[in-house]
Amino acid sequence: MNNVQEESLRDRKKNRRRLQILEIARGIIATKGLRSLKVRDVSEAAGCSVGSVYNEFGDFDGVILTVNRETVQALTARLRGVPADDPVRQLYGLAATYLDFFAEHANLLRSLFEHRMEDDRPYPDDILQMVMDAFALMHAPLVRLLPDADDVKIALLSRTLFSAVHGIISLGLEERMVAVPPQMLRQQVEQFIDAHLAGLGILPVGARPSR
Amino acid sequence: MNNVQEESLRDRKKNRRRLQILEIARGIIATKGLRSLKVRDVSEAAGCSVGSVYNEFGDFDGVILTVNRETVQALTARLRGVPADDPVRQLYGLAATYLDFFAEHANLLRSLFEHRMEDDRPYPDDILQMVMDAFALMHAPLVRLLPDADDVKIALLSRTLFSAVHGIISLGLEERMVAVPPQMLRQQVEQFIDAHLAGLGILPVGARPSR
DNA sequence: GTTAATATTGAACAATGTTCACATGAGTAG
DNA sequence: CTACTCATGTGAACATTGTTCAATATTAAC
Repeated sequence: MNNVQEESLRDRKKNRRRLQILEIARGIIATKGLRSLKVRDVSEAAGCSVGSVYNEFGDFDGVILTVNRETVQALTARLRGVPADDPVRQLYGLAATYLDFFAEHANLLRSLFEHRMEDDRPYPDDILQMVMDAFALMHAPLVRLLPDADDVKIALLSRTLFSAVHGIISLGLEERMVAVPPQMLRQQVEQFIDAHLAGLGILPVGARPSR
Repeated sequence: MNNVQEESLRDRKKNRRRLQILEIARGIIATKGLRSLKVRDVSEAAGCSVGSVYNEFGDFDGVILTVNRETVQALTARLRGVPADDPVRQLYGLAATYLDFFAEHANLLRSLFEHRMEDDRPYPDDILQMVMDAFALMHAPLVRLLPDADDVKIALLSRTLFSAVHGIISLGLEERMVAVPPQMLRQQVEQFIDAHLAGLGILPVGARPSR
């Protein structure tokens, strides 16, 4: 089984189309929301038939889920780019980066968190796992800040703290509700983390002795 | 204009049907999720035609929004039932009650927070206002705990804190994700509030001097 | 170039939201 | 009680949108 062969013409066309469909679907979700995503709109914009979309993604949920998968991947990449020099600053940075990413891609994030499968089909495990992994990115800095704590507890704390930040941001950016001004939201998130770290017995970054 | 007249037969039938439709829709959402709600299922279960549903609610979103409105009303009633004797206990109670209510009516809460309107029609203001009012229920106890703080800041803090609790609970109960065991979730929420109150300079309930 | 394998098409189908001309039945006047 | 009026209910027809699949076109293999 020699799979090292160069990409065939077919594969190249297939790949290009696949990327094109995803790009178009992502654009529609991002600008007009998940509920405005229609198969025919996508296929027409991609210059192919509806059947091709189904050949490539199985069903329409497949398109949405692939977009969602890429959203959480992009989010994770951004979060991984947060400097890990100082653990407290890293926690602030993770929250601020999540806020920025959410503000830039609100509808994509909503698609990730709000999309439900038809009937009782399960949501793909790999996406769920990636979301959990992203939310676990607070684990490392928390371990450094609470060296004596149980690792399992830190894992739970990481998820809880990130979930809390998610709640503040997702409702704060909910334009349906009386939206909090972005700058004020940023400040609210900061104050929130401030208070919570203080409650955990961690000094704020300004007051901590430098290494 | 004498509107004090007794209810006509017509009105009684209309009201009964309206309630019946809502009850059926709520049941479907609660048990099978918003995405499984279909006009024909509702009208057949209610023993009427699809047209009647439209006469009564304008469009199908009208049914969903009415169910959502009643959900937030029920939630608010439950939250208002939390004893206001001790402000710290009240905060714990609000969070615990929210957790219980969410666990009991997960799909109804998801319908409330995740439903999006078609096109760009706005979400009804009164529902948004009721949600905000519910989230403002932490305001009173926080005022008692932080008597020197600015009232506007407390209002923001109330929303932020409740949003954080909402995030922890809604993701914690997300059966799509690796669900946190309910009992552990309860504990997590408590510890979260503990830490946060401590960070705000408020002593936990056990350590506070009783009046 | 011929053939086999594969991908693409788009018309037809299925599921579901929405409308509306007509039928029904409750109120009302005589 | 009957006849008339009009709000209300009806459900077939329509509109939109997801899905399928037999026919067609394209690529790969020889």
